[in-house]
Amino acid sequence: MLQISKEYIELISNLFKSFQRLNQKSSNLTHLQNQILEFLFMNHNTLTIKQISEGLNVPKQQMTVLLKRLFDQGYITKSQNKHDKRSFVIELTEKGKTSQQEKWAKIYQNFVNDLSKLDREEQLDLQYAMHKVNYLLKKMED
Amino acid sequence: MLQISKEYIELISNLFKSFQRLNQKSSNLTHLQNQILEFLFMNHNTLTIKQISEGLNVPKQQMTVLLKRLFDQGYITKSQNKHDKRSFVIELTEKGKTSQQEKWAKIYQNFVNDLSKLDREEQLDLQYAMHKVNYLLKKMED
DNA sequence: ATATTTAGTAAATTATCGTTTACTAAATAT
DNA sequence: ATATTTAGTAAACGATAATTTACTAAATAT
Repeated sequence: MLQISKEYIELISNLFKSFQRLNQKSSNLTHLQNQILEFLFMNHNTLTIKQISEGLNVPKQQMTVLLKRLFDQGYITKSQNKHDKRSFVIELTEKGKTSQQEKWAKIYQNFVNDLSKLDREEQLDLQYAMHKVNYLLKKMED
Repeated sequence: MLQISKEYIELISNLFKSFQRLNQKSSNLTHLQNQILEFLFMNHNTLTIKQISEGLNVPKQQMTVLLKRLFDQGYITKSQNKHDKRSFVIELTEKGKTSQQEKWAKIYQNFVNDLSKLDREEQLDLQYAMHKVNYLLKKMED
C-alpha cells in the first residue's frame, strides 16, 4: 500500500470518534432518520429521493416511507423538481438544520477543549496542515 | 468560531463521503451490526459490552441481543473480563476483521483513483500535510 | 456485615427496517 | 407513435431495532 494511502486511512481513523458523534441519534429520531438528515446537511444542496437512496444504499421504496416520516415531523420539505416532473426534491427545514448543527456544536466543543494540549506553534501548524489537506482533497473531487 | 475549528469541521466534512462508504452494510449484516463491527475494528483493543453500548449510544439490553447475533454468526468472540468477573470482553474474529477490511479496500481504491487528479508535487504535499495532521491529532488525544 | 452500584441478561411489546411485487406517470429512445 | 426506462408510490410480510420492566451476581461503599 502506498504511504499516502496509509496516511489517508489513518486520517479517517483519527477522526472516527468525531464521526461517531455525528451518527448518534438525537432525541426522537432513529439512527437511519438521523443519517438521512446528516446526508442532506452534508450535501447542502437539495437532493432528489433517488440521490438520497443511492447515497445511503437504501432502496427507494423504503426511502419514500422514511422521508414521509421526516416530513410529518417537520424536518424536511418536499417539492416538485422543476427539471423533471416525475421527481421531487428534498430540503432540510430550519428544524432539520438545527438538529444537525447541535451535533456539530458538540464536536466543536470537544475539539476546542483538546486543543489546549498543543502549544501555540503546534496549533498553527495543525491549522495550516488541515487547510492544505482540505484544499487538496477538494481538488481531487473535481 | 476559531479558524482552526473551521478547518477541522471542514476536514470531517471532506472525509464524509469515504466514511459513508464504511457505513454501508455488507451482505448479510444490518446497519447496526455493521456499526458494531466497525466500532470494534476502529478501537482495536478488546471492549466490554458497556463500552460498546455507550460508544454507539445503544442501550446495553439491546447490545446483549445484538452481540449474541454477531456471535452466532461468528463475527465476534466473548470471554470473561479478567479484571471484573461481572463483565465480558468482546473481540473480532478473523471473519469479523475481514468483513471490515473489505470496506477499507474500497475506500483505498477510490482514493488511489482520485489521486491522479493531483500532480506529483501536490501528492507529496498532501502526504506530508496528512502526516502532520495525524501526528498532531494523536498528540491531542493524550 | 449490609446496602448500593454496576455489568450484564431475559422477555415482552411496539416501532422501524428491509425486501419483494406491483403500480402510475413522466422522460427518453427507436 | 410506440416501446422502454426512470422516479417515485403503495402495500404486505418477515426481520431487526428500540424500549420497558425485572432479574442475577459481582463490585464497591458505609
